[in-house]
Amino acid sequence: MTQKYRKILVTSALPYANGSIHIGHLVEYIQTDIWVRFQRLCGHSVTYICGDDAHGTPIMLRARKEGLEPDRFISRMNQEHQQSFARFGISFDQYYSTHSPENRELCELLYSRLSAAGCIEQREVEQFFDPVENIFLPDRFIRGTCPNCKSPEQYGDSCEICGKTYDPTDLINPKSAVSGATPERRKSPHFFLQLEKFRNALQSLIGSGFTDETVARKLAEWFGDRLKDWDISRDAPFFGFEIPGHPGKYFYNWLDAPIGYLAGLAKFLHGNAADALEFWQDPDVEIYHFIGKDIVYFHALFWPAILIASGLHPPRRLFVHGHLTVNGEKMSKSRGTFINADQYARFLDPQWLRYYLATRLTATPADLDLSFDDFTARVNSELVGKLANLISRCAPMLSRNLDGKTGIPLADALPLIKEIREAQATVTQLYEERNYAGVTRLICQLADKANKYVEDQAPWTLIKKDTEAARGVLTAALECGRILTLYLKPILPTYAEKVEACLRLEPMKWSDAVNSMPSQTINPFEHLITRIDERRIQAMLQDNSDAALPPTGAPSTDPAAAGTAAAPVHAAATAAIEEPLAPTCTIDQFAAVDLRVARVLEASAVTESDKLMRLVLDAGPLGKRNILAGIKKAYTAEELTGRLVIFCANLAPRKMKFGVSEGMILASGPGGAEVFLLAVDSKASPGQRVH
RNA sequence: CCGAGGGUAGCUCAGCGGUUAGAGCAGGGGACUCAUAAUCUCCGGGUCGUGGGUUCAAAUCCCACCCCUCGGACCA
Repeated sequence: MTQKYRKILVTSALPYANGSIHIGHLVEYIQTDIWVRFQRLCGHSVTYICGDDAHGTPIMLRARKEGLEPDRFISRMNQEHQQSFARFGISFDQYYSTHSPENRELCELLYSRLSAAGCIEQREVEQFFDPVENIFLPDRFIRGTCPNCKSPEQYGDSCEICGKTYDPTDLINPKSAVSGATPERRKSPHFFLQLEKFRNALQSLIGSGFTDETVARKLAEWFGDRLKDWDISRDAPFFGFEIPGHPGKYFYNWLDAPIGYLAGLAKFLHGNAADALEFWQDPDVEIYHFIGKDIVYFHALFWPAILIASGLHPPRRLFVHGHLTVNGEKMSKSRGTFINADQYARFLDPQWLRYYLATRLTATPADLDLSFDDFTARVNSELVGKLANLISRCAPMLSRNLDGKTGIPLADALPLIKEIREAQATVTQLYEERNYAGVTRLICQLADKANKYVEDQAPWTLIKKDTEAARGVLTAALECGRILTLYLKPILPTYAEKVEACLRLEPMKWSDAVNSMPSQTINPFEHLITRIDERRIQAMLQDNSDAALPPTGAPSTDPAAAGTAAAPVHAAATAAIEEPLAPTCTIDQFAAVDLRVARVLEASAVTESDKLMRLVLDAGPLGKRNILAGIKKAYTAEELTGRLVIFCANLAPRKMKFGVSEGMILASGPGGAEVFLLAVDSKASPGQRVH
């Protein structure tokens, strides 16, 4: 288990400060965070840097629309982003911004090195210019008629109708999407990075495991032709950094964005450009960028070229992930599957998403699907049913009957415990390779075995004959649960904390897998994690409000706080959940349900159950009916006896643990103590049908 | 049009040259009652996209075709 101490620098891509964080973004941050937490748990030094990509025309325009100065706008957005990330437990060491003095210094420094290296070329470019707004227009801000199929209102780069691509200057009757004015053509000098000069360096970089093979194959396509020069400048007015010595010229934000990784590092080091570069150049530091497959081009070509030209080394590896789809399709606002991070957190536990995404994440850049049915099934059956259940079935038994004292695992459990411990090598490798799907699969298999062990030993029976043997079984089971929780800790830090609290453990480290749990008195058991109620998902999907979240603590750049700041904001939403309207039914379908009035003749609580009441109903001509109803927490036997109720009389009888139930009483409410029986006016008589 | 990835049980996927193709979930039967109705057990369920080929042996390798996803082809 002795492994070399590693120094690792990790980044996630900088989200654009133009909008909120959505669950598509979260794939990357959760993927990165799991890896980062895993490495930290192993005792390695990890620096996790991120921040907002805060420059560019879209941001300038968006700020203008909101009547704010760009600085104000992006600082507000930065706060919002940090809060969203904190809710999902993303443990950045530094969350910063490309609009920062450190980044300006670094951009100017690297640009001067690029210039000195002779790989910047200046030449004239003709572009559309909006004479009303006084800005040069990016292609996507120009609309016009397609020169090919004549469809109106097409973007400046390609036609959505016929698929033809063209230059914005080819558009018939072009208009500015910003002001509606007819744009003029204007020429202005631009600066280009001559990428072709780095062909050999880039090819050898990519040929040496910079990305995984599928990405490398894709990249190989780019080398087929001459690598095109990259326009790194933009004309004023532009929200960004002015290029020194060239008034009215700004760095394109895709130049300063990756440099923003270095700026975040500088900020983290409480230093300047030189400190960041020194850290970056430390040959012992492993540098990894987690990115989406959409920005491979920038990170595999431009960014390494910038670094190499500046006399810096490229990062060690790029970890590329796919995009998120929801229920098999691209996220879409019209389909209601475009889900913001805060919207999710208002209704659902962030841990569920962390777990579910983990079960679907591998090292490949394949897209992954969030299917809500699968999401519910896996969280409920795996996370709650297997993993949490292993502890929740043992800890309370130990507390109730054996003074909560753990002992020594029973000898027959040792092979199982050994097997779980030995799995750590595989778990480690799977995490390292970012195969979290493999991690969760393996953990579930082990949890199955541990549950089977408990089942086979039946400590609830054993405890009557041999308390110490029962203690040994429960200790063994808890030990299994404890190690499995450790294995899950990078994915579920909050859950792991709860287990640690329950078992009275110090925060576990990766090396604690092999150390036995101390013999001691555990704390009273507390609920570890809630199962998913599908109604919450429905409620979330129907929530279109952009309502602000109640404050859950100040956004924090303190990594220790980041993990705990994710308060369970969804809890308050429970009471307000609305059930979605069921699909329209026909009159015949409605008539198929035979509802009858009945009088409760007898009522008695089922002692072995915490929910069920046994009722005998007088349904008039239909005779007596035995019904088991889940209303024990809401009504007493006395309240029920003699009252009239409505029940479904033609429901198929259902065999339940405590007998057959011959119908269902009608009531409203979410359940538990909040069940409200339908009342009937007193003149109604048992057996009457409800129409 | 080019490229990449995928098509294996109802669903999500593992297996990627070698015993009768697996898991979880869902469905059905049984057991148990410690647990957040959870757990354990048994059962049903697959011409491994289609057609060829290589091989003693193919879900696994090769070729062709079909279908899905993503990317590129213009800008970056």
